[in-house]
Amino acid sequence: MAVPSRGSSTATAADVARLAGVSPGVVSRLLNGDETLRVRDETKERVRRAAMQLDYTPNFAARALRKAKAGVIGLAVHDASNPIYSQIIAGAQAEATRAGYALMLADVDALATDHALFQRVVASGAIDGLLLQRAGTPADALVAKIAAERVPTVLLNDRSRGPIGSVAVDDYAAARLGVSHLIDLGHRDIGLLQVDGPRSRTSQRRKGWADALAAAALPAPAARVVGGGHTPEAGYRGMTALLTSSDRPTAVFVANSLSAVGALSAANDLGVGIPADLSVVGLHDLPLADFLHPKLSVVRLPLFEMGVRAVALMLEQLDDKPARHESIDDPGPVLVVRASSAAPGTR
Amino acid sequence: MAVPSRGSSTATAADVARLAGVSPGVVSRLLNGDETLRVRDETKERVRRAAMQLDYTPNFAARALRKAKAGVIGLAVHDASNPIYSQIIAGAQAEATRAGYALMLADVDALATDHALFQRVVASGAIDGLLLQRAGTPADALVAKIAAERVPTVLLNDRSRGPIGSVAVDDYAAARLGVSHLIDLGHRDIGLLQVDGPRSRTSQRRKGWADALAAAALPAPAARVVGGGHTPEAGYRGMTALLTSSDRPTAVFVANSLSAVGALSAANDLGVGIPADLSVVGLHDLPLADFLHPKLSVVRLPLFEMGVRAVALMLEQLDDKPARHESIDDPGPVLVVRASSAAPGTR
DNA sequence: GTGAAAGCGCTAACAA
DNA sequence: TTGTTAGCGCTTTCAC
Repeated sequence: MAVPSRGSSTATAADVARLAGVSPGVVSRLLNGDETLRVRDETKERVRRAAMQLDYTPNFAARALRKAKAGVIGLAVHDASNPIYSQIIAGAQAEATRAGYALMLADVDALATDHALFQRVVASGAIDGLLLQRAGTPADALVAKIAAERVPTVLLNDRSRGPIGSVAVDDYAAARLGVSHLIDLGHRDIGLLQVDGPRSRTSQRRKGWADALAAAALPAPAARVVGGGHTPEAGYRGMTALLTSSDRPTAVFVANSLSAVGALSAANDLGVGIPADLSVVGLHDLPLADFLHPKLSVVRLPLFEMGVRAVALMLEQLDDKPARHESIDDPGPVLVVRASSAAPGTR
Repeated sequence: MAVPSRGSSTATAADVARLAGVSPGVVSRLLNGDETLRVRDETKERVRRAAMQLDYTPNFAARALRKAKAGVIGLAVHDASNPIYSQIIAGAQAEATRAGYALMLADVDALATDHALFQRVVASGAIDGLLLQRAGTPADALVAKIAAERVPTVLLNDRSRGPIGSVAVDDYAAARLGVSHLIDLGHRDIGLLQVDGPRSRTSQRRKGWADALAAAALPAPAARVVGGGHTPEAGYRGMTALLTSSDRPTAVFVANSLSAVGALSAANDLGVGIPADLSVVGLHDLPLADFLHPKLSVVRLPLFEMGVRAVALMLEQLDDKPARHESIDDPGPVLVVRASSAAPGTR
């Protein structure tokens, strides 16, 4: 059982040149589509055929060295298994591929902890730019800062307006849409289960909640806001706290997809009927939302598109354009009504 | 608002050499820990300090060119957002980082479709080896074949025994464990919701199911096996089919995590009480399993570890050792009993 | 103990 | 219209 004969001595540009009877320079310029190159069609054809015949592929390292560009974009996340991140990653992947770039995966925490790793990945020229999904830890604030000193950097899902580029979705509009839906259903007492900590995303979402309420001349008491984190566990705890208090709201907007799953679970465990006793709307759609019990109503935000736009922003910066901040609102937030939201008291 | 001064003219080995008053060769050998190098401690120290002072990091491309090795392992998956794959990816990521390699992400379908992309990623020397998570499509059989001709390749979660290296978990033992658990609970009529198609994983799981039944002198009728795919949708359909047939089993082993979620959902929608009317055990643990309704009992397999071992196998091959097939059974399958499995008829 | 030089494969500038 | 050359930054062999 022979191992496939690898090392079939990859052909170089010089080989192609030799076979075609031209010089390496011509091969390079031709295959890279140099417009200023004037060659006979006949020669052109000869070179193309030679390249084809030898199955020529330019050597990655040589080209990267020469052009001082790797053609690789780094993508650093905390938790690649978070389904929300996954959608962003998929978008980034698609756009990077389209633009001829490859995507290199890195773990933010490892990057922050391991200096040698950081150097190898960020400072060695292995990547031309870095896409960074921060989670709000001190570690990634540091990584962002240091990385931006070395390579173009774009912050994912982040509305900070510093010198580092960023791309965000419209959290405010999303929260407002979700809460308005609940109001339209007839709810008057609507809680907010929010991610804790002083993040701009959090405050946007809270503002959306409050403004939707205000627009309907409803109060938005601070007591109706509880911490729900960004994990199912935290959502479970937050919802439990909310539901075991003496008076409970008739509906809750959960400002995070994973914690919405936990929230649902808590309500189930406490015997609180959804949507009969409590309506729940989550932020961000989940692949599994349609298979939860009950099926979770959500506000969907263009996460894939955000990955795409992040890479687009990166390409701009790689083209020496200045860093920008982009808020994606073309595909705006869309309400996906499933079974977890209904008029108060519906069977 | 000044843009961080990038292009701080990264230092080269020559710069370090100049500052330390030695030649570039010494810098290289010293920093790479060449044992055969004999230098005065004093010189050694001088070079180290110079490197530190200039914040020297070896240029990635130059090194890759010279050594004909990129220090990068490619990872091709169909769907990075599948939580099962995510765990494997996390393991691969961790081990690759540990070994000083970076991970490059690719989409199998894009690789199969776009020849130029394939060349750029696999044939250009951008990656030293490829980890491939196949899904059983014709596309990825092709990718595996062509890729293996160019770079060391390891198949993830695959028990094929051809010339290409592979790593697998013990699907047989897992299925057997899950079904035995159900038997221990008192079930006598246990269905199998399996991934369709002629995959070795599928047949292993089916065999585990059948053998567990046989060991308890129970029949394993083919009519009790239904297709459940590997998506929540497919699981939903499969479970619906199973439950709407005239006589239904009292328990089901679902041989895929995502389809188990759909299966649960179908049972809920049909008003079939779990575990009262039906016990369900899934294969592979999910981050969300503990928050489903009811909480899903599963057999957990060492997925993270599989990612780790896949990279380890790759490292062997990169070290010119022959390709191997590894079945991970050190952390064996473990039963995680939650709320979806109980004795038949329990409240 | 350390320096010098060659060369990995490519591209860009300059010759011819 | 095409060839030649220089050099990207590194490692490695050989010379001193």
